[in-house]
Parts: sequence; structure tokens; C-alpha cells
Amino acid sequence: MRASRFHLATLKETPVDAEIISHQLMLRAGMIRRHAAGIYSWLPLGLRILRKVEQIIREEMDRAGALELLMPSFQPAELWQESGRWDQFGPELLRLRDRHDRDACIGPTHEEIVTDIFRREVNSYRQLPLNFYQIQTKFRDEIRPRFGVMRSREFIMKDAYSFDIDKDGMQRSYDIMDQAYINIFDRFGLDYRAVSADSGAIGGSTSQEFHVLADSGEDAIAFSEQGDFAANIETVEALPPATERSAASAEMQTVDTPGMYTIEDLANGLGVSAQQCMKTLIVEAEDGGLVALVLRGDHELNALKAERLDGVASPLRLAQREQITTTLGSDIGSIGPVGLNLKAIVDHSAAVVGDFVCGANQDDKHFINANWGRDCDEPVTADIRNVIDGDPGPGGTGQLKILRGIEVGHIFQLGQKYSESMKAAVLDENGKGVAPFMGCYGIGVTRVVAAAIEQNHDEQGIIWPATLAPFQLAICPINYHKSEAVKQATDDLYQQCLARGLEVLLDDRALRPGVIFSDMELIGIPHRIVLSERGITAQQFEYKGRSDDSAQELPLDELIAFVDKLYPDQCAPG
RNA sequence: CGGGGUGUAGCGCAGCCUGGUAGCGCAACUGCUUUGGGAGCAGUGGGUCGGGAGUUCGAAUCUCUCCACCCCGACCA
Repeated sequence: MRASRFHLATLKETPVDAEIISHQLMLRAGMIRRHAAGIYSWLPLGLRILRKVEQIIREEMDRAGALELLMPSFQPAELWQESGRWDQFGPELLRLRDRHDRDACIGPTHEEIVTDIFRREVNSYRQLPLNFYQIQTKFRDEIRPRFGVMRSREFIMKDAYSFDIDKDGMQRSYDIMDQAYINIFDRFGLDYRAVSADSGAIGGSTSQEFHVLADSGEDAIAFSEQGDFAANIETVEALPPATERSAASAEMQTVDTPGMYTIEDLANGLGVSAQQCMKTLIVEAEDGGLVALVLRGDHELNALKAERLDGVASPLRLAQREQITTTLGSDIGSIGPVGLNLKAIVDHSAAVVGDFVCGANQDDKHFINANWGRDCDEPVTADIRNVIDGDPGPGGTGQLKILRGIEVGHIFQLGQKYSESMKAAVLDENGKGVAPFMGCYGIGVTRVVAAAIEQNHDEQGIIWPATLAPFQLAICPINYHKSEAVKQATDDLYQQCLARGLEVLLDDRALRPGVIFSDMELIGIPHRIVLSERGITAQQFEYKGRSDDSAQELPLDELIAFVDKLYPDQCAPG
């Protein structure tokens, strides 16, 4: 590709509303453009990368025996009513009506459609196992789309659905997909982890997420430093502390704490540690009332654990501020378990703190030296917090380490949830109708692109892993339009690259070298060759890998051999 | 949906408080010079100042009202 004929749309300045680095670089490199909240076009450069991701996925899915098909975005409501999800799904499901007033939605996922296909097409256990997949546009009307393509409303997903006659078969299909995912993520060249996870709204039991590790990731993953345990933090049990509660050493006192509303304010204001403070969160109860959840100040609430507790509304909802002030008589920021007129559930580790600081249920006042059992009832305890760095691993052995990740893949065992509700049965060997066991397997294709950048960039721009790069090699002539020698050498190299099937970008724009270099670095092409009058005279060319510290000068007559070595598989002689 | 904020040229911004009909840098276009790390000079084009209403002789500026977008608020690929 000649740069002069390509739409290189790089931006020198960073658009202000791009928050994270991948979003900024995607805009600056001219990969994507935004039309509305969470709605993006992929420009030619971005699309090349997207296609690389898709192609790797496609090859590995095919290799794993899955069959590609294509399902519609527009989906009739009837199918969703059959599965029961028309009512279950929240406003994330974009619903609409056609001109005949028929209800429909834009598909956020395709269990209903694929199950409908299956029940029409497949009748016998002999046709199983079966795995259908597609790479297709999804729409989820997110409350708050952000981070560009990382969390957009319209996005591309690879979704696969397996069908088996029994549980063992489902497990086998799941294991095959697990391996296929490992192959896929290996080929992306990204640092990732497979972790066990909660299965969320899709339903089902066993489930595993694939996370690309990046500090900016929205998810926290807990690893065991010994052994191979890895799980999304939301699923990891926080073991009750082995230590006894520390004894009370002083009488409880009320102190004035004007303007101190957060644990941080309180800890700084009173000169105590966050561990010594109680964080009291008020959430909605199942019966419409309120429940208090009490945590140690340095811990965070785990919503999944909390919403499973008896009496707590599921999904978890924090109480409205108004309801708190009218029910409790004090504002958020001054609530505490002592003298609280509500059912309270206390985290195990909060229950062993003695002489703690907590809200006095009176605006701008807190208690110090409060103690469980003395100043209030013995606590009802439960595990309601997220684990933190250094917590004991599962079974109490080893320590947990927390890393941040971007969820780019998720595999589930669905069981018979959809096959039963939608009456998709096949005949087994006894001629009896059986609802097949399903699995579903997703990869956020567009998100993979953003995650790859999030993990691989520097001050100059993107550093693509070789398998995802939009071009494999950049040829940067200096004075292409002025020097006949440079033009000759460049065109010759370009033709040789094309003959080898290399994806090469020849920057033949009449620009100054600095501009060319900056652009090539910004868009992240892995290899760069510079040809100049000076070099040709000295019978040399210059090479620099995208993440190399400096360039090297090499003999010009070895140029083609050198290029062949960059991508040996593609350029093998013969 | 709640809280906070922002809308002025493709991008980044100033002007607004103290009304007088729009400016800077980058980008784009033309010409000349320049050519190994985002060049210089000269010139050109581009904005109903988010929309609407109001106040006023006069509104980017003041008021009201819509709209869009961004950030924070536990949600997924």
C-alpha cells in the first residue's frame, strides 16, 4: 500500500474527551471516529487490525470444529419471550417496533436465535456435538458507554454456541473451546490470563473469563502466588480472619466530625488508620426496606456476595439518599452500626476490630472506641467484601495477588436453560426427546483491539504485536520525490515485498522525514526500513524495530535477505 | 436514571464576568524556499459561536428552555 493512496488520518493533538490511552491513540492514529455516544466507525487503518483479530479467531474456531454462520441483529420479540429474557433483560436491551407494530430488539447476544436455528435444523443426537459461531455486530444500550471502543454500545463479537446430548459432552465441547481460546490469545501475542468467573446474566454454571492484563483494566483478578488459582475478584471468598477480636481498651466517646464524609476524611481527621474505621453502606432490602452492610474502612463491598444474602435485594441497589435520611435521620457519611435501627450484616474482618470508629447516626458526629457486643449487639457476620492483596488464598494457603485486567473473552456452560425454555429437543438413541446441553463462548473482537493497545504502547504511539499489526513493514524513503536513486531503490524494495505477499506500507508522501517517522510510530508498524540518498551512496539501509532503542545501519545488498528474515514463514524461498 | 461539567472552524483553545456582530495555534489549499525527527515565508478558504425563544437599538456574551457530549455513580465482550 502506498501511503499517498491510503487514508492516513493521523492527529497531532489528542482529542480531549478520550480518557484512556487506547482511545486516544485509536483516534490519533486514525483508526476510529465517533458519531454518537458509544457509536464508532472503523476507518481503513483500524479495520485492517480488526480483520487480523477476526481472522485469527476464525482460523482457530474452524480448527476446533466450530461452524461459522451469520445471524441477524434485528430479532423478533417472540423468541425472547419464549426464553423469558424479554422481561428479564433491562434497558440494556434496545427494543423497537417495526411498521406493523411488532416488538423486536437489536441483539445484544444470540442464544435465542441460535436455539431457534438449532430446533429447526437438528433432530438427532447423531448430529451432535455441534458448535455454531459467528462474528457479528451486537448492540447493548449501556448506561454509560466510555473508553471509546472498549465499552461501546455497538461492537463486534465472536459468539459461539455448542450443543451436546449430555453434560459430559457439554464439558468436552467446553474444554475444546477453552483450548481454542488459549490458542487464539496466544496468537494475539498479548499477556492474558484465563480466570474462573461468575456467569452473570447469561445464565449457567461453570464459566471462565479471559483477561488481557493492563493497569487500566476495569476488572480485578486475584491470583494465588503459589499454585495456579486465578479468578475474577468478585468470585473469590475472603476467609474469616484467624485472629480473635482485639479487646476493648477504652470507653466509647462521641466526637465532632464536621465535613468528614469519607473513610479517608475520617482516618486523616482523627489520625487513625482506615482499618480502624467502619464503613456502613445502606442497601435496599428484598421487602423494600433497608439493610446495613458494615465493612472495614479499607475494604470494598462485593456486590455479588451481598446480593446473595437473605433479605438483601438482588440485584444489589444502594439505597437512595432521601430514603436514608428519612429512615435514619442522618445523612450518608455519619452512619454506623452502634444504635442503628436496621438489620446489619457485618463482614467477618470488620467483626474482629476492637475500639473502632464509626458514624454516630447523627450528622457530623462519629463514635470512637466503639466495640461489638459492648456498645451494640454481637454482629451477624458474612463474607461481603472483595479480597485484597495479601489475603490468604483458597484453603488458607499462600497469599493472593491482585492484578487488573480487561475482559475480552468469556466461556460458559449454559446447560439446558435455553434448550428447555425454547423446546429445542433432539431424539436420543432410544428415540426419546432430549433437550441438549449448551455452552456459549464470546470474544469481544473490537475490545481486543483496544486492549492490545492498552497493553502495548509508548510515548510515540502504538506498538502492535506482529500478528495484529495493520502493516508488517513500513518503508520510509527520504526525498522520494527528489532523488531518483532513492525512488529506484524504494520502488524496487516495494515490489519485492509485494511479490512476497508482505503487507507493506510505503510512505511515498512528499513530507519531511520527521513527519513520516512520527506517523509510522504512532500507527505502530513493527518494522521500519529507511532508504536515503546518503545511505545509498554508502551502500547502506537503515532498520529499526518499533520497540528498539535505536536504528541500525546495514549493507544495502543484504536488504532483501534481511526482509525475508523478518517474516520467515511468509518469505521462505521457493 | 441521579450528581458534576462542557458545547465557539477538522483538532486544541481564547473571547463571555464588564453586550457593539469572532480570534489564536495546529490541520487544509496555493506559491516559493527547505528536506534524517512533527520546517520557514507569503497568501487563501472555512464558523447562522449546539438548537429555539426572550431581554435589548444591538446577544458568542445576559435570561429561559430544549439538545448533544464528557466525567463520577458496581457492569460486561
